[in-house]
Amino acid sequence: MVAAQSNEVGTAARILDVAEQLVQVRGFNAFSYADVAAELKISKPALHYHFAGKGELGEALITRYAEHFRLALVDLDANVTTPADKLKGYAALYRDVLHRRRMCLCGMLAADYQTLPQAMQALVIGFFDFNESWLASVLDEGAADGTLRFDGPSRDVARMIIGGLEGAVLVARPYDDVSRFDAAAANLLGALTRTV
Amino acid sequence: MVAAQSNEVGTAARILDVAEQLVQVRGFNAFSYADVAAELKISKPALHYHFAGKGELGEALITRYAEHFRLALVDLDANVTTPADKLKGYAALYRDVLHRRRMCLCGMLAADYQTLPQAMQALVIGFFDFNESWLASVLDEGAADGTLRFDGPSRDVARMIIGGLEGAVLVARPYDDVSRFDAAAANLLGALTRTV
DNA sequence: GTCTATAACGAGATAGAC
DNA sequence: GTCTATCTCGTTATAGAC
Repeated sequence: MVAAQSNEVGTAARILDVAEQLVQVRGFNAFSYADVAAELKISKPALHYHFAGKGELGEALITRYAEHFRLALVDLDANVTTPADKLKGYAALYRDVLHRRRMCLCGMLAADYQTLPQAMQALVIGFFDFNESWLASVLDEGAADGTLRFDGPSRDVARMIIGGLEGAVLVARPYDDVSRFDAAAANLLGALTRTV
Repeated sequence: MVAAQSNEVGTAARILDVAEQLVQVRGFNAFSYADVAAELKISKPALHYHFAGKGELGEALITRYAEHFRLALVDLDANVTTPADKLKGYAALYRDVLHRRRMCLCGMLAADYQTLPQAMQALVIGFFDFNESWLASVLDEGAADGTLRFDGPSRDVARMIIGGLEGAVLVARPYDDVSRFDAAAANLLGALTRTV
């Protein structure tokens, strides 16, 4: 795991980069060690040295992705003021994924869910749980200061937002049309900020 | 294609039933002819007799699924009065899919999209286009009679609804929790009917 | 840490008999 | 329409050399 030189991107990280892209584009059951090895011009056993099996590689993918996502939310908390703008920033994370012609890693793995090893399933659930609690906090903040308006528990609205954005990416990607996502996301969040 | 007896469910239809369930649960790249053959206790070449290859089987799956969905919408148009109730009936179609622990066939295939043969891709797009135009009609009707309220083109709201429901199924399924879908769907449609 | 070689298995598909 | 037998290829994974 320790890089030979401090300024070098390790092999493990490069494997994760390639595998992540493949899973987000093709799904967990439609990529192989051979695909990753060919892309990096290394051999398949070299992959097994870094990640014992496809399941372990998948676990590492989710863990890293969730951490990157968490850092993006920390960044939003630190640099964005209003709850409404935090929601817009959150939606922009999904937009960026779609713009790179990918699905959210965990959205893709949610589709593949029934075929995943248990350890991966638990990590996917953990990703959604974390997103839900972050969104619920933002919604509570907006409800408290009156800048956001919604009925029912913030937790349910958070779940609608996650599903709505994951689905917007899911459906927009076949059309290769980011504006399709933008229209759906604007309508989704617009209902929360609409002046009544 | 003609059944030996008129009251018999043909082999082709039984193949489609099993394959449909497998795709909706596992995804297009995580089921095989062997899985279908084992379930029906027939041989793999018997499958190839009815559907030349996996791509052709996939095309038949989408065509039949889209037709069933279309008939369900015709039924809604015939038996449900208000636009708001038509939207509720539409959401119930997704709920039923989730209740059977499946994804929408075309939602799953949207995730698998980049790995599908071209003919299947076109059929998936066609499914979403048809849903969008049906929803837009319902929304226009509701806007005209004042029972539904939304900003912007009905087409964009229709896209939000499709993505929102597909995503609600996508995320709720790992939790095996239909109430998660219900909460998301109620929030999604509630914004359109909320009195302001 | 990376390689060549290979094992063990499952996939999609075909040939040809019945 | 369905079968047995078989082919070819891709997949995950391991053994053992360097």
